[in-house]
Order: sequence, then C-alpha cells, then structure tokens
Amino acid sequence: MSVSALQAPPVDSESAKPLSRAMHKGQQTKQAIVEAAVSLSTRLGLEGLSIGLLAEVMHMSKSGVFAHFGSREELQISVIGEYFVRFEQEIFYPALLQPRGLPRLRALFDNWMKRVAVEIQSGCIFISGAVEFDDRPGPVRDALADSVQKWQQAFYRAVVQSQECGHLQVQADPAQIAFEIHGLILALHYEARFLQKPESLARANRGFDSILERNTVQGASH
Amino acid sequence: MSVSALQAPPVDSESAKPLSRAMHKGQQTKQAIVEAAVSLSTRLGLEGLSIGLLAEVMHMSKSGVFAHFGSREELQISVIGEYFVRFEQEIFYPALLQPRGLPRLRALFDNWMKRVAVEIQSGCIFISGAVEFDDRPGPVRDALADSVQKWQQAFYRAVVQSQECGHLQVQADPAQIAFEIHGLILALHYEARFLQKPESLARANRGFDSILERNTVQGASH
DNA sequence: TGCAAAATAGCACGGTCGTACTTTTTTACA
DNA sequence: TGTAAAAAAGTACGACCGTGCTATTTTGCA
Repeated sequence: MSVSALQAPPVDSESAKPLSRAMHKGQQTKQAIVEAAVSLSTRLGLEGLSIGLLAEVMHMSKSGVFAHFGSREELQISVIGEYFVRFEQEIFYPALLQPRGLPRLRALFDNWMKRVAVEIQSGCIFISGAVEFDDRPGPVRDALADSVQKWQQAFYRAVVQSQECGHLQVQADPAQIAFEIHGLILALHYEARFLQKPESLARANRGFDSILERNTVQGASH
Repeated sequence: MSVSALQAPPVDSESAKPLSRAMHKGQQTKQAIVEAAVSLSTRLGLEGLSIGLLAEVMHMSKSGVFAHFGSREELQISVIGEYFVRFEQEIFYPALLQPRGLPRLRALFDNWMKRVAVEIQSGCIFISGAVEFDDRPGPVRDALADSVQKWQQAFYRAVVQSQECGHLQVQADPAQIAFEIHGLILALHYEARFLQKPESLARANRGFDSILERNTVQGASH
C-alpha cells in the first residue's frame, strides 16, 4: 500500500471484494457496511457519519455494525481506504492506459472532472475531511493525509513525465503546476456544490487548458 | 447590509461595538459572546460550535448564553455576520484606499494573504462552512452564501475596474479570473493548513502574479 | 448432523447536545 | 433609593452519541 500502489492495477485475486465465494459472511457484510458508510460520509462528512445512522441504513443493530470495527475511528479509516481504492480505479488506472506525458496528464484531469460531476451531488471526502481534521491530530487525519498525498504525487509525477517527454517546458516548476491544478479542483467543488454555479465545470476546464498552454513546448506533438 | 455595504466604510456611530457607554450590559456581553463564538468557530467549524463549550469559555451558564440568541441557528448566523464585518475591515476597506484598477486588485489579494497567514492556525469559516452546509439548506446556509457572494462580487468588480482602467485586457473573462483566484486561495488553505506545506503561501502569490501577467495590457502603467 | 465459533442483537451506561421552564441576581431608571 | 425590567443561573427533559457486556442467532466445518 506504498506509493507504488498507484503505479499498477491490483494483482491480488484473493482479497478482491465481490467474490462472495471464499469470503465468509462476516467479511461480506463488513464490505457492504463500508460501502454504505462511504455513501453516507460523502454526504455528511466523516464527522457526520454515525454508527446509529449507519446501522439504520443497513437494517442492522448498532452493536452488530460496531463489532466489525471496534471503534468509530477504525470505521472512518476503513471508509478512507475504500474511498481511495475507488479513486485509483476511476481515475488513476484508466489514465495509465494513456501514453506518458500530456495525454496521461489530460486523462488524469478529465477522469477527475467526470468524477466531480457525480460528486457535485454527493461530496468529496478528501475535501470535507481536510476541513474536519485539519487541526485534529490522530490516526484518521494521518490516513486522510496519506491518501491525499498519494494522488498528489501521482499528479506531480504526470507533470514531470510531461516535461521528460518534451511536452511541457523543463523550466516550469511541476509542484507549482500541481498546486494550481489542485486549486481549480477545489474551486470547482466549492462553487458548484456550495454556490450551485453550473458554469464552474467549464471554468475548471478552461483553467486547466490555460495552465497547459502557458507551459507547453511550442510545436510539440500531443 | 446590501451589496453596497462593501462600497464604503460604516458610518453609523450609534451601533458601533466598543462604545460601552450608551450600550446596555446585555448587548455588551452578547458582543463578547459572539466574539468568543467566532474564535471557536474558526477552529472547530460552525458545526463544532456548541453552546456548552461557549458557556464554559465565557464563564457563564449554558442558559445565560442561550438566552441571547434563542436558538443555535441564530447564534451561528450572528457568528457569520461578525466574521463578515471583520472581512470588510481587514481586507476590503483598506483596499479601497488604493486607486482603482490593478493596485486595488493587488491590495485586495495582498490583504487576503496577510489574513490567511493568521488563518493557517485558526481556520476560515467561509471555507469550513461551505463544506458543512453545502447540502443542508436553511437560514445558516443562506447567510453564509450571502457573505461569500458579497466578497466574490467585490473581487469581480475589482477585476472589471482593472479592465476599464486599461490595466487588464478587455477580452479577458473577469469571472474566469475571479474563479482562478478563488482556487488559489482554497489551495493555499488546504495545503498550508491540512497538509502543512509552508511553501504554499509563495505558491499562491506566484499563481496570482501569473494570472495578472497573462491578462495584463502590455506597457500599461501600474 | 452436531457443535464450536463467528456474527448479530439486546441492553445499559455515562456523556453531550439544544432547549424549555422557573428562580435568582443584577441592572438601570423614576 | 426603591422597584420594575433585564440578565443570568438553575434545573430538567428527550434525543443521540460511542461503547462495553451479555444473550441469542447464524454460520461453516468435522
């Protein structure tokens, strides 16, 4: 589960989730609980997620749900883990199918935009969680920061590779580019979800194009 | 308290706050409570603000605090109002002392950066509140959205004025510029406060300069 | 098929929350 | 200074929270 987890699709066929065969009942329902918890957390935040509400949604008793995790913190950490796995599957792995450099960087951003179109209605744990845990140290905050830094590194890597491929100017600061892209994503979330401005998605796309233009090597093929 | 509230400094000398004379005891302590509530809310969010904790900080009874507002929602709305007043005083009014156009736009952003340097340790209600209330309709959300839109309009106005003064290109989309500036501020908050990256402030400043450069009228004096 | 083990439910506890109601204290003006 | 009004405290209630403990049900393997 190191950074290399972002480099290649998962190869384990043992711990995969929907192979109800070879998976005991407990693990199945635990997986189902985590999925319901993710759904609740995207809307209510990790802090808004309560075991009582989760039990109600699952048609289970509070203690039945609780027994799978042992503590609320462990539940929250499981949610973050599951959320990150989905991030990998929906955004990163598909982007790896594109060739290195600008095409992959674009795919990374485009996949993100597709996901955001959904998250406008639900919410993003990496954004709400950052606000909820920004001065609340502990294992939940650590798990959250780890996940965030993993995708930030993946984005950073894609920018650097674009430079190595001769698509982006070598004198550009890749961390600065990653920072500005992050800003576009945050502004999109804020303005589309809270202020309900439908034009925000186009604005984020325009901002991304503008960043690329201004750092593109003239005449490069991509 | 309409949009014009951003256009000029307050002129009322009657309802000003520290004139303990002519202000009954109740209003004084209410003001003190609101100030303590703002301090708590910046750190814990508007949702994390509780009457019990606030009473403890104020060395008062819960019911004593409660009586001043009648409901938690009213307390939260008071906090938002006070927070917005500070925004005006620390960011907007000083910027109005600068001449129209780029100097004022720069002052707006610079004042913001100064304030963020403080908010790194505490937090920003306009950011945490957006996450907490993005799908929780009601008067608190409305008050929050109103305040946010007021400063967004002030920023937008400064950009348009920069175009009118011949400082920024007229073909630029001022709303797009405002959107990208908003993104820089959000990324700064996120990366400095949650991820604790100290270089974020410089990154935000670089991003702002880059936005201006790319929309500046060549040879304009500013 | 029986039986240990795993999964789930039931119940209780102490805590915090917002808020309603009543009582006491403090204020400010005649 | 006396007194009505304002401010603050006291108390209680019901709701939800996380979590520990015990009983019951369900599972899966010998």
